[in-house]
Amino acid sequence: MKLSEKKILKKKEEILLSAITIVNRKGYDGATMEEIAAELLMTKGSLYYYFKNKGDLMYQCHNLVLSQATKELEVNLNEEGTAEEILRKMVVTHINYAIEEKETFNLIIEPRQMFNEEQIEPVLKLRKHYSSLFDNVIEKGIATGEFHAKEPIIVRMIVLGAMNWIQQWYKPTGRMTKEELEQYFADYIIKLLK
Amino acid sequence: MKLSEKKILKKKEEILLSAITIVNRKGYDGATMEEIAAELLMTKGSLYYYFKNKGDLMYQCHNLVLSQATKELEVNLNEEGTAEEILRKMVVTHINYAIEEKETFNLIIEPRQMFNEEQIEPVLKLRKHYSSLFDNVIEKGIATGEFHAKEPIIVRMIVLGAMNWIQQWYKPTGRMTKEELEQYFADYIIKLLK
Amino acid sequence: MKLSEKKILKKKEEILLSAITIVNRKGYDGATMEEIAAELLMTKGSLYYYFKNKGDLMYQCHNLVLSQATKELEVNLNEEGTAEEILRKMVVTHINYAIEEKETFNLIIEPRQMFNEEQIEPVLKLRKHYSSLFDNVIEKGIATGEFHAKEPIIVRMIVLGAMNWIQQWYKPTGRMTKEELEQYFADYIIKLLK
Amino acid sequence: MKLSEKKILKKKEEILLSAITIVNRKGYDGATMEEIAAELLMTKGSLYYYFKNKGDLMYQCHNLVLSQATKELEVNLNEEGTAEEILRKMVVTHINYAIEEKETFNLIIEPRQMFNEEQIEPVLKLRKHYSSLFDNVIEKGIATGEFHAKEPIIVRMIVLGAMNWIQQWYKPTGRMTKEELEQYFADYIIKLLK
DNA sequence: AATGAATGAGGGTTCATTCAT
DNA sequence: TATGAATGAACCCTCATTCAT
Repeated sequence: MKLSEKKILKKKEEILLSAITIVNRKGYDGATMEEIAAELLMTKGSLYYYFKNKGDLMYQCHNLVLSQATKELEVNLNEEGTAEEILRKMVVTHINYAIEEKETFNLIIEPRQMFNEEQIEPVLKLRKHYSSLFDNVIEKGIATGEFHAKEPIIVRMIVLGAMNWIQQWYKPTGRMTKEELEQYFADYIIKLLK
Repeated sequence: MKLSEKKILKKKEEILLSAITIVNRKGYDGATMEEIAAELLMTKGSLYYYFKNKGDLMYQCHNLVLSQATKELEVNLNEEGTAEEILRKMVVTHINYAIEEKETFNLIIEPRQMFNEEQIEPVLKLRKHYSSLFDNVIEKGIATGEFHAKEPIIVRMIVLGAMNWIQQWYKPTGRMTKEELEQYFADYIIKLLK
Repeated sequence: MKLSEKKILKKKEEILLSAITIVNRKGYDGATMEEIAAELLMTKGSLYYYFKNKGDLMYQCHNLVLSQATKELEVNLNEEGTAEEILRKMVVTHINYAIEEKETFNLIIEPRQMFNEEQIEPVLKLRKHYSSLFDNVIEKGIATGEFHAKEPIIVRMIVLGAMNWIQQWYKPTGRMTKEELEQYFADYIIKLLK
Repeated sequence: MKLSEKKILKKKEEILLSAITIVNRKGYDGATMEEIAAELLMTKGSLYYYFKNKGDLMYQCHNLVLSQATKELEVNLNEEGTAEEILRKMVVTHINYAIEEKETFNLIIEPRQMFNEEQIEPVLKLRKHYSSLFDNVIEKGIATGEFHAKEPIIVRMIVLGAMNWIQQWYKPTGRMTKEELEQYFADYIIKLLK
């Protein structure tokens, strides 16, 4: 890769990070190209040098966040430990993303509404892969006898839904710390699987 | 109430139902006044005879759906039966709304992003009330010894989150029928509370 | 004239008075048919039974106020007294209208901008007639030797302009009472003519 | 100041001049953004690159004209000569604006009706300053003994009103030339002050 | 690689006007 | 006579997008 290409990639990421910030605050529709550019002391015209259009930028925001979360989850999965220990780590990872990256990590957003035809497939694939990591650990637990589940898929959906929902009501100033919350969630999730 | 007022109320509801359809399909931002009006063979100007502005209309869509769901839940709560029986009914009610009224029932939508200052308070109040109905049944079960929960609030959040999440992946053509799904969900939720 | 016609005329005047109030407060463009009707506990549709359209209503507002002022001025003119005494009375009359009926009496409003082709002629005629009443008294004074003026028309314009301007800065709570103001104005106007 | 800033300022002024033309012809309410843009062979969207909204543009039209007139008046004031000579020049300046810039120079327009809260204060300040320049010359004349006035403020108001009124009836094709008119007006105004 | 400037489509909103009842 | 309801044209404004420089 040439130096100039590297530079472009770096700039792209800068823009993405800025865009993610704005989108987390204002939502996909509420975020404007102008505002995203302003955050970086650029003009909106320049964004089009790096991204084809707004849809593309939004898509890559979602992708970046989701990919990062996926990577962390994969790290969790490959660490030593019982299925329960791994699952607990994954819960912490997911909840952190759900809280810190609100909108861009928001898996509830209807992709067919937000993204165009080319983008839908990769998004769905990524989401499916992300979900499957939870399936992995559940299956592993079942295999080792740690977990029991009549319908593991349903359990995974309950787990994901419950965790995504946190962003709706979590407040840093609330009664519980994030850590306590994660603890409780993990406990209940394990309970579902025992 | 005068006849004319009844008529206007009826028309308002007609519009709301139409708007709810559109919003469920396209989201709050994606829905246009023009499209909503067209669905009713009206012109968008006419909508302003019944609603102050788009924000007002969107707000009332959300309110209507949420109020209806609340009413059904309250009926469930007042019926005879054990806490478990009641909770199972409530789960069915909620899941039905989550699936059928996707966007307008979407409790995840950030109200501070979508609604204006006057609207936020009633929305939050309504949502809080809705959630509290689940608290009621959980507490009732704990009182009768049917349920056990160290942190009932957390359980309620897990329950709500899990159910709201369904709209994300449920497909009528899927492997399970809606009824089976409801059954499984209820089972797992009860398990959390035993 | 039939009774029903009389009734219509009476209602028309009611509407006009209401409209005049609104227009004085909000200006011709700022006044809406809805607001005018609301003041009378009517609906805007009803206004069209009495007036062809908004332009017509606005036109008649202006006409009514101007005609009333004209009548009062004519009364002044026909009273006994020296030209100076008459002119002083007319100044009082005019200033009262300028202050109390702000917008509708506003002779500065460009008629070609506000009124349509049919309306312009009568408006201009009325305004011209109104102005001529001041010419009358000035000429009368010149004839009796009370007044002197090289260009009586110019004087009349100065007089009218000065008086119309009052509405711009007059405040009921100001340093001078309306009566003092009228006194001073009259003094200076007489001075112009001596 | 950077070159780009200069350029933008120049364009802004171009737009303002165009807008002033339209407003003088159609009034503030009658002027549309579309028409203003069309005059410059632009699209209305482009206007929003230079002005926040229509209110802002209208406000700046008024401001520009009033500021220019103020500057000219100040030049008049600082020239050599007796108070009478200065006042005569000022009368000429004012009458020219009143005739040439009709609507935008129209000091009669009720600011509270036309402008928003932020704009009102500067407008009133500017108008007050403009008026005060006439006070200055009157006071100067009184100080030197050239003029006499029991209530100089009233005189100033008569003067301003009389001059603003001109735009109402002046026609280039009339009996008198603009110059004769200015001459007569000045004569009468001086007479008021002697 | 970035920008300034312009565009144009589209959306929300207002409001005078109409018309059946 | 009066109204309720609907219309549609006109307007302001936003914003993603383009393109010459």
